[in-house]
Amino acid sequence: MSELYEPKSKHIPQATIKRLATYVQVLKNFDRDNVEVVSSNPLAEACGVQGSQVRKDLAYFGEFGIRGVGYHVKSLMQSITSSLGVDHEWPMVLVGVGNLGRAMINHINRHAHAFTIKAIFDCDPFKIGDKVYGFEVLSPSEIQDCVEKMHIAIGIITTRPERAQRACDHLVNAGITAILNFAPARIKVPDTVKVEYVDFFRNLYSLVFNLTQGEKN
Amino acid sequence: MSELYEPKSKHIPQATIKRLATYVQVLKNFDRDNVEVVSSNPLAEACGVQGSQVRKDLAYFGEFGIRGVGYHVKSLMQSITSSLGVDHEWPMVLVGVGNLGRAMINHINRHAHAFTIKAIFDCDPFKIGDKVYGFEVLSPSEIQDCVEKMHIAIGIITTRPERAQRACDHLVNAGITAILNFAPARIKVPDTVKVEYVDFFRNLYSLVFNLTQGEKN
DNA sequence: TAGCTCTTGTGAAAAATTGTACAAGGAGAA
DNA sequence: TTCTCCTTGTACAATTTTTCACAAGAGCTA
Repeated sequence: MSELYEPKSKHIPQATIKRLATYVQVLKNFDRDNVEVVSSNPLAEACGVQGSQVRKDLAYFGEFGIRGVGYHVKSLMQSITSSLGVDHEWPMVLVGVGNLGRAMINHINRHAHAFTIKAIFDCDPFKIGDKVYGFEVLSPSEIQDCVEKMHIAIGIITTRPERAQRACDHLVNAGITAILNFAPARIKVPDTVKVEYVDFFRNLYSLVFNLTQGEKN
Repeated sequence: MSELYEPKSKHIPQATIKRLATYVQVLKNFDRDNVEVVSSNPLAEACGVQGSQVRKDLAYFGEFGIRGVGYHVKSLMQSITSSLGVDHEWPMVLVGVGNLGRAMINHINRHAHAFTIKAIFDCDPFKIGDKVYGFEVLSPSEIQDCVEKMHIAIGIITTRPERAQRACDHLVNAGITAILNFAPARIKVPDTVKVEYVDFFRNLYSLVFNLTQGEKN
C-alpha cells in the first residue's frame, strides 16, 4: 500500500467527497464496535447507499480493499482521510459571535479531530474583548495578522445574513481561501475562494415537500 | 394564476427542492431591497446557478413568470412556498438539549417563519425540568402525547451520536414522520419516515479536498 | 395594428451520475 | 497444488440531471 493517495482520475464528483465523509463517520462507529474488516455492502447499507457506489467512490482514489475479504476498517479510514487531506489539523477562524457562533465554537472544537477554531471575531465593538469558551473576541481588523501568523486557510461565517458579505470580505482580504457559511445569505467571492453553504432550512423544505407529496399518494 | 400549485410532472429531483429553498432566500433579499420584478438570469446568478436551471426548476410546479418581463418577486415567493407547503407554520419538537440543541432552539425560533419548535426533550434526568429559552425540558416519555395534541410531524435530533438512534426511536414511536438529524450518526427508520441529515463536517471535508486539489494544479 | 425587444417555457442534446454484471484476484479447504 | 467461495474493481448500460437553443408570448412604441 502506498503512503500517499492521489486521485487516479481527473474529475471527482463533489457528491463522492461528501459520501466519503459519511463513510469515515460510519467507519469510526464500526471501529468503536471493534469491527476489523467490513465489505462494501454492509458499509453501504449503514450509509444509505449502494455497495457499488461505495466501491466506485473509493476507486477514484485507489485500491483499498482485498478481493474476497473486504476493507480493513482502520486502514480504510486512514486511506480516505489521507486522500482528502483531513488526516492532519486544519486551523480555522470564525466571524460572528452570536448564539450560532458560540454553539459552533463549542461544537467544532469538541468533536472534530481535523478541525479546530483558533480565533474568533465580531464587528460589534461591544463584544470585542469578551471571553467566549476561552477565546477573546477580536476585531475584524486583526484577521489578516492572525491568518498569516497561524497559516489559516478556512474561515467560518456565523453572522446575521445582513453582515455575511462584510464578514466574507474581511476573510477574503485576509487571505482566506475557503469559507463555510452558516449565515442564510449567498455571498460573492473571487473564483479562487471556495464557499460551502450550511443551510438546514433547505433540509426542512425538503422534509416538508416530501410530507405534503406523501399525502397526495 | 391558480390558487393551489401542484406539481405538473411526476418526479421532482430533491436537488430542485433544495434550490427552490435558496431561491426563496434570495428573493426575500430582493424584496427587502424593494426589487419588484426579477428575471431568471439575475436571480440565478445570485443563487450560483444557471438561468435555465431556475426556469426548469420552476416549470416543475407551474408557469409563474411573464414572458418578456420576468418574475414578480413577491408573487414568486408566494408561489414557491405554496408549492412546497411551507407557506404555513410547521410545529416541531426537538430531542437533545445540549449546546447544539440550545443553539438550534434559539436560532430556529428566531429566524424561520414556517418552522417553530414547540417542545423540547432530553433523556438526562438531571436536565428534565430545566427551563431553556422559555421551554421546560420534558422527558421523552411525554413525546407521544405532545405530538398528538399539537399535531406535530417534524422532529429534530441534536443529541450526541450515541444517543441519536434512541432519540429517533422515541420520535418514530410517537408518530413523527420527518426527522432532521444534526447528530453525526446515521439512523435507521421505517420507510414511512423521511430523514434529512445536517452534517457540516461533510462541507468541511469538501472544502479541504478542494484546497488540497487546488495546490496540485 | 404592426413591428420591435425582451424573457419565459420547453423539447432536444449533452453531460454527469448511478447501477449492472462480471472478470480478476485473494483466502482458505481439501 | 488445485478447487471453491467471496468480494473487489471496472467496463458498459441505464438513468438522471443539466444545459442549450429557440418558438411562443407579453409589453411597448409609433
